[in-house]
Amino acid sequence: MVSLKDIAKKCGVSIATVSKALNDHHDISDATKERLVRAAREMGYFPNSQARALKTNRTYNIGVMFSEEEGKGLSQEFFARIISYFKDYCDNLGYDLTFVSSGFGKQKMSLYEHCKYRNVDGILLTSGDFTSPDVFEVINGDIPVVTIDYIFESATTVMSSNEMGVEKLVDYVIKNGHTKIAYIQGLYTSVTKRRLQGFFKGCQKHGVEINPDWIYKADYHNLEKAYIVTKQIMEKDEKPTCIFMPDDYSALGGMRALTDMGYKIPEDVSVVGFDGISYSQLMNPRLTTYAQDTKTIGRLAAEKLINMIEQPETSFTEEIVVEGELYEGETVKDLTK
Amino acid sequence: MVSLKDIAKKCGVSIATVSKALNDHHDISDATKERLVRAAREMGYFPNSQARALKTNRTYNIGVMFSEEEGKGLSQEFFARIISYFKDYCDNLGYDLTFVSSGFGKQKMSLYEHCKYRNVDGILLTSGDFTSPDVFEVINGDIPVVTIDYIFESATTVMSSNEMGVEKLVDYVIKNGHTKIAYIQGLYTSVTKRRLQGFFKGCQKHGVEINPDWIYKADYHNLEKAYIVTKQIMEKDEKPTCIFMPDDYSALGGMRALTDMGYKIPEDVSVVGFDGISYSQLMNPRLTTYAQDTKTIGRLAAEKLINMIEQPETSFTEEIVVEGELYEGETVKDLTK
DNA sequence: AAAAAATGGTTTCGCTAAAGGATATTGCAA
DNA sequence: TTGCAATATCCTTTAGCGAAACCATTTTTT
Repeated sequence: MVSLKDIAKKCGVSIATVSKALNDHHDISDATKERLVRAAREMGYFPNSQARALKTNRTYNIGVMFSEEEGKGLSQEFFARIISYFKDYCDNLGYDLTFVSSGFGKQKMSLYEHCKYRNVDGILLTSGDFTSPDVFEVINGDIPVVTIDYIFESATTVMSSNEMGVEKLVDYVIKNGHTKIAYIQGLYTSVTKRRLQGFFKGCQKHGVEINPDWIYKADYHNLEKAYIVTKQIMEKDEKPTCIFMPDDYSALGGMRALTDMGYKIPEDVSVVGFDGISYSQLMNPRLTTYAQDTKTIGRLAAEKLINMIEQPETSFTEEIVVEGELYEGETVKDLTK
Repeated sequence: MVSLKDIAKKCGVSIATVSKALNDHHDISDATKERLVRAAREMGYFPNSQARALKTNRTYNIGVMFSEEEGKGLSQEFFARIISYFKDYCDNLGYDLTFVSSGFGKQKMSLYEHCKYRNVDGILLTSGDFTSPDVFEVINGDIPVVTIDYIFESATTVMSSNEMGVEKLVDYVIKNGHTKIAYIQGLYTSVTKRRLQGFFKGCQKHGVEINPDWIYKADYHNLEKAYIVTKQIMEKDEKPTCIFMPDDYSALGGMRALTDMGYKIPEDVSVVGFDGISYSQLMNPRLTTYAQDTKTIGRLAAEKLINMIEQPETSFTEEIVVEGELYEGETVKDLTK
């Protein structure tokens, strides 16, 4: 591997001069700069990121955490997309992405220890168990953190307009004549809370009564759970005409339950999801859902995190809300006709 | 950040001694070792991976490349799963995963330059354009490489038993009485070729005639393309009773085309996919397909790559074939009844 | 002659490999 | 048993890895 030293020797200048030339310092003549830059290129020089990091204490590396549970995390389209867009932005600015996790290596480092070991400049927390002590340690550490879809006092969060999203879905559903609406929520988090608020707000706005018996708890991205809960709902005496699912993936479970019970969608029961994963628009019938803008979420998360890294003094923790879009599918029946 | 120096000072020994104690060298007394290890823990010491890498020329970092095209790469369940399992294995051995890509940073490094810059110990090539010069450069470089689902002379490949997989599907379909079978293949690669061989072999085995007009070219993971090609197939005079899709995702496009044309699946036309993504078993009807064993593929890729890194002398390039499993869904009609 | 511009020398980041040195332990012939 | 070399044990010193910051020096410009 060719180093600054080699270039210096070949060109008869000092190492310091080469370093300056390649890093575009001002106190170097244009002539030498050009000569050295050319030599570097010809010799196939590439900086050694480790050496640079050691000296500057900046790795240009961002740690990304996502859930390691099977079927969650990366293989969940929503997060995969966000990370993908996040990466695009980082790529351009020369930041690399490294997966960080709990229990890393033979020493079984904690998440934070792992980050410290790799000296990441910043951390993105996507899916995963945000209530774990490991995450807590990271949040309280001194590395800039951005979270997706989970609110902490001391970290910046990027999330969809959950409240408004659900409200829009409620608007749509009520406009289609539904008044008996069941709501299945994901595990209780700040996000779930907001969505539920959106649900209440939407219903109240239109004077639709909310039946507390029809607010159910399930889980995110959990087919089986949605299946079971949906069955429970439809086994009661008074049945809703429309069911809100925690997310699109769960919706599949819920819909399967309905079909298994002999209900036709949307003729007998209407269904709405949340997320806008690609399959929701490919299935038959197409799912009515609120599509989260993963591209913007990913981009803003990267923008914000890099800003926190590069201009710590001008940045502050905040909640960034990204608007999504209502996808009008075929799973909500128009009862007004 | 506490360093070896700090520990050395506090404990009144040399830096080298601390290093040895923490790295379990033999020429250190048990007493001092224990004392130093404890001190390190108490002081919250963590090694600086950059400094270590600089000295040892080993980063314990593996570069992962996947396609950056929208909708491909990470957000494709098949690859996301493989990477996820690959990561699990690496985690345990203390290897980190860093995404590498072409056009990285302000200098727009090539893929190989990017890897060199980060000094990755090894590279995993998953999806992506394997025919690009950038990949070629990596393949010809001096960093160990493992590819998924693409064969190079000079790299180890881990892939499904494509030939046998398709053959099994053919067996199944023919057993169900089909003889007029159309086959849509993905873009031409060594993998496509093997699958096609499996198709031929399967048909010949059962004495089923292959109609060359029914071998179509499309693309992997491309709904629109599958949609169009499926329509073309069904617009001909002589129509097949069963269609092989390039992959499960494409199958969705193909099936949508069939439904749009008024065909019922499987009553009018049978369909089989390839991959075994989760949706394939959630959709209605469930897709008959060949499920690739992503867990084993990911694990073997990691095992092999790390072996190439740690024991370069005992490792050689090879093709590792992983068996999958036929999922009997509901998209193939039994014509024998 | 003073100021500005260009270049160089040296140290440092944190770590480890290799060689070197001090002390204790053993081997073994006298 | 004694004496002294051989050996083992444990630790220190030295020497970088590659890049960049800092300060010093030389050269050029005004």
